[in-house]
This record gives sequence, structure tokens and C-alpha cells, in this order.
Amino acid sequence: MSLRYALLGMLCQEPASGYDLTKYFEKNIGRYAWHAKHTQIYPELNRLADEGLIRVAEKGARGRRTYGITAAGRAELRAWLVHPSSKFGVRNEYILRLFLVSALEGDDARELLRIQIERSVRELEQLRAIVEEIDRGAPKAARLGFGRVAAEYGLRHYQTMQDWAKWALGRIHDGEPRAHAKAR
Amino acid sequence: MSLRYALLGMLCQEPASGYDLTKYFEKNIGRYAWHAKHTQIYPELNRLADEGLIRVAEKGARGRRTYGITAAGRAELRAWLVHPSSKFGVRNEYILRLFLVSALEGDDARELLRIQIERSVRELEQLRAIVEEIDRGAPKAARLGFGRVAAEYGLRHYQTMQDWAKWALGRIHDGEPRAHAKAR
DNA sequence: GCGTTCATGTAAAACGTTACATGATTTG
DNA sequence: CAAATCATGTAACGTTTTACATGAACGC
Repeated sequence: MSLRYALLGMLCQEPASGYDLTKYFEKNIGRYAWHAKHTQIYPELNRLADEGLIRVAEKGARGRRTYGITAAGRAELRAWLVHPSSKFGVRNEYILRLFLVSALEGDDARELLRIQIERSVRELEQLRAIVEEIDRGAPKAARLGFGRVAAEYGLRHYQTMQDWAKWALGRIHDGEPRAHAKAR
Repeated sequence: MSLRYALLGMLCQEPASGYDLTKYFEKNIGRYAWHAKHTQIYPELNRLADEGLIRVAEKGARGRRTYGITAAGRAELRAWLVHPSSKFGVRNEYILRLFLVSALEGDDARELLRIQIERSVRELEQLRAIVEEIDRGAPKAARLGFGRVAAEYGLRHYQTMQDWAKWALGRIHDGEPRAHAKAR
């Protein structure tokens, strides 16, 4: 059910085609908030159009259809955002891996945590480059999806992950690796 | 496919029943890394047992079966953690909502962001209480799932979310709400 | 003994991924 | 004119949720 709201939210910012939206998912929103592929996006767009929440605003070359949000669509999105819905449903394999690393034997865990930290350093470097590019003008890129907002989140998120992984590494060093490994 | 590794990871820390694991998912790992319900956990445990990756270590009252990981299970988990698999597949409705808020009209967005920030303040307070409890002894709670490691992640994660939401709020205030609302 | 928590399951429906498919337009 | 990219789709399969189901043990 979240997919439709993600789409409405993106179309609320600016009109876009299914192809555009697929790219936004890949680059921005899909990296941090919600992931979807074109095979799910196209049918959902057709459904949203049938329900009158979005509408074809423009037809382009190669059968391209640019959709815009309707008043009904905006109302639907707003209603969803306002209503509490305190239930989560997190799925993040990257974080899962970091959690599970700490279940391994001490040496293994240390080695794998170090690798994960290195990876997130590289991730951060790439993100910093993207943010700089956006901030130094690049007006088109800035508007794509949730460009700047997403990038800022990514920056803070990966920094947090890295700090946490280092904290976890320190904890393993400090002698309390797996309380139960000994007890077994 | 991630579910089975989440289960193996938890059983690697200490033996547990399907019922225990369901609770760990609700309280710890499911809040930050991977979410699953008992209707998915029980069949998966039976499959893992059939494959020899886990085994019934103890039978208790009310049909309770406590599983322990086998050597094969540990090897399987390790192999998965070592191999790169750089593809993400994030799904986090909470973050999605924060992203989408910025797609709304200025006033609406400000109001909703404030509500979200208040929520995460409360969330943080609860977490801090849990962490304190764990650190002040509470040896059983500390061992459940990824208790302390998960709580620390949660702490840092929610603090980051809150800081980011405030940053986003400031950005909306500073006159650049939705570049395209005007252009249309 | 009554309500709650413990403990495990099944089946249908909804959601999401993978593999397959097609053709138009642009770029070099 | 060949390769890359743009652009949209369908069908089979796998994963996850929702609704339904059952019964044992514990606390009051």
C-alpha cells in the first residue's frame, strides 16, 4: 500500500513518467525509504490513473506518458500522511547484516565489521560528491525526486551507521563479545 | 531469503523457540533491520530444521520447541555474511512518510514535520529508558535478541532522524518550499 | 474457573521479484 | 547502421500479510 503513496508524493513535486519515477526510486527514495522496480510501478500508475488520483498530463515520444497528480490524488496523499499508523515494517538487509555480524565468533565479527565500515566510508564519499554537485547549482538534478532532501538523509544515515559500527567494534574488543559463547 | 539468516543469527546467539524469536523481532531486530511475523517464522523454522541448519535442542511445556543452531547453520550464516551482495532493498514506511511530507504545501508540511519530530522525541525517550535498564544490569533483557546492540542503533538512528527532520523544517521555512508549486 | 499469556500452526490474498518481451529514438 | 538508452508492459514465481484456528498452562 505504501507504493502508491510514494508515487503520489513524487508526482506531487512535479509531473513524471513511469520511466522517470523508476529512476527516482533507484537513485533517491529507493535507497533510504522505499524500494520498487518498474514492473511494479507501471501497473500501479495505471491503477492510480483509473482511480482518478493521477492523470496523463502529456504524451511524448516512444509512447512516453507524463503523469500529473490530481486534486483527488493530493487529498489522498495528505489523508495518508496525517493519519497516525504507528506500525513499522522495516526491511533493510544492510542493517540486518551489521546486526548479524555481532552474532559471529570474535575474530570473524571484527574482520567483517571492519569491511562494513570501509564500505560505508566509500558510500559516504560518493554521497558527499553528489550533495556538493547539487549545492553548486545543477538545477535539474536538484529537483529529481527528493534529490537534496534524500541526499541529506543519506549523508546523516551513513555517518550514523559508521559511528555505530565503530562503537560495536569497540564493544567486541572490550572483552564482552558473546556472553553465551563461553556459557555453551 | 533474508529471513532465514535473521533467524540463524538470533539462534547463533542463544537457543530460542519460535515464540521467543517472534518477540525478538517485535522488540529489537524488527524495529530497525528486518521485520517478520510468527506466521512466517514457524514454517521457516521447520524448513531450517529439515535442512539441518538448526535442531530442536529442548522440548518444553505447551508444545514448546527450543531450537539451537548447528555447525552447518553457522557455516551457512557466515557464508552469507562474507559474500558481498551490494544490492539494497530498503522498505521503511516511517522514513517514507518523512520524505513525502516535504512534497506537501508549505503550511501542511511544516505542521506534519513538527508532529513527526514530536513523535521521534517520545520514541527516543522510551529507548533511552530501555538502554538504561539494560546497562543497569537486567541480565536477561540484555541477552534477548540483539538487545543492547539494537538499542544503541535505535538511539543513534532516531537521533539522526530527528536532526534531519529539523533540518528539513528549517529548509521549508527558508523560503524554498517547493520550487515547482510556483512554476506550475 | 476465567481471562491472559504461551505456543504453534494453515490457507487465501496481497505484494514484490525475476524472467521474458517488444519496439522507438538517440548517439556515435 | 549498430549499440545504447528510452519506454512500457506481462506472467510465473516467491515472499509477506491477514484472517482463521486450536489448545495448554498460568495467575488471580
